[in-house]
Amino acid sequence: MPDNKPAVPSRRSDTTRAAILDAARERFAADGYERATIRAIARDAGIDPSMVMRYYGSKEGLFAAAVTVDLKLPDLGPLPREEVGSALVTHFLAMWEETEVLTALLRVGATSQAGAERMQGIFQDQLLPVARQVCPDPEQVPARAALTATQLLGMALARYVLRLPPAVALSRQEIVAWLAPTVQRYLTAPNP
Amino acid sequence: MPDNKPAVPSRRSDTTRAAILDAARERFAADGYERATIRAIARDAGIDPSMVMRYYGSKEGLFAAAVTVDLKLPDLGPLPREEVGSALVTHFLAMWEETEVLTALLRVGATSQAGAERMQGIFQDQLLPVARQVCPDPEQVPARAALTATQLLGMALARYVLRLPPAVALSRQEIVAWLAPTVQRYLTAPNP
DNA sequence: ACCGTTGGTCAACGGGTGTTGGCAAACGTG
DNA sequence: CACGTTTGCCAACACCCGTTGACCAACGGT
Repeated sequence: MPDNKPAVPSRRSDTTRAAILDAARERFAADGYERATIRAIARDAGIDPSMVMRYYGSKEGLFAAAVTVDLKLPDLGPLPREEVGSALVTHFLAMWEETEVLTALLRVGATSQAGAERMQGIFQDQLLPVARQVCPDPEQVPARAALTATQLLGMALARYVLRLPPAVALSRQEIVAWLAPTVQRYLTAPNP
Repeated sequence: MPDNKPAVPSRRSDTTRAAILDAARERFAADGYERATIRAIARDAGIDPSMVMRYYGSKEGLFAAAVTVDLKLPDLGPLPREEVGSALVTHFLAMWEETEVLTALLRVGATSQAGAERMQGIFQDQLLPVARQVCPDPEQVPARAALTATQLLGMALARYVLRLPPAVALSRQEIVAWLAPTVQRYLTAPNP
């Protein structure tokens, strides 16, 4: 046995594994869960479909391994209250444009129950804590975080998935300028 | 030939055709395009899968026939300017909850290119004209309508497709109270 | 009462899918 | 060098899909 520690075995096949994950992310983002076939992913990665099964067990296992999301949400604590909206929107836009994982997740979340549950988990584990930092009333944190999610996900849906032309045409600055006050209000404004 | 006019032939099979369309809408809304199989739809409708082919030609033809969307958007002309936001949000919520077609369309729009184009068409043909009625600057109508779409679709996504628990828990009145000012601002407020 | 038209079923085809097991080669230690 | 392990390919399985064509039964106008 080369290393007694099971952590990070550093196998010789790591490059292949990574190629599979890359191809899987791309296909899941472009085609959604059903249309992204293991055969196509293997072809993109330049290996045999059976390798995918050996390394990731099943198509579901591959999806779980390929689509892991860390939103890297910033710490809103030290920020002035009136800047949390624009900070969040700016960060979200950057994340959506620098990785295709989020598009893949949204596509799959819209079609399969398992995908929807995955998004619920991300919402709960990553967005809720941030909302807790800036929400005045702890009781209202879930509702306000959910409202924030509707606006952020709605923009992602229109711009990166449906590709509504006017939503694509907007510049990042315009989007921040329009959405930041909305998010700001959902998180910090008193009840309407 | 019973009637010389080809319009509304009123065939004997109309009840079967309607049953197929009903089952198709339900399956497309619940499962998305790929997982909604013709066989399952036919089983729901209580007939043979081949009938679906005879009446609608193909799976795509069935989808086109089953998912036709008329948002029935109200005429915003006579309305006071400050009420257009709440009128739109209220109307959208009612539409989403009274028919499953919109959920089906959103699910399919998120997965297939054809579905996305269908939604683009609905946006352009149905939402844009309404926005034109209330937007101050004609130049900005597409952008403002798109912003409105992001918020409305985002709520539909979170509430009816992803089913984020806090989004489901919100009452209709709460949703209107929170979203109406957002939509109002996107459509009528001066540039930020 | 005939007979073309329509509504409906049945069985099958061709193709693509996820998944499996066997086998050959390359590798990395003893 | 020898040998267990890893990496990879190949061929196949079982299943489900959309789609097709042959066939039967009920209708309805003349």
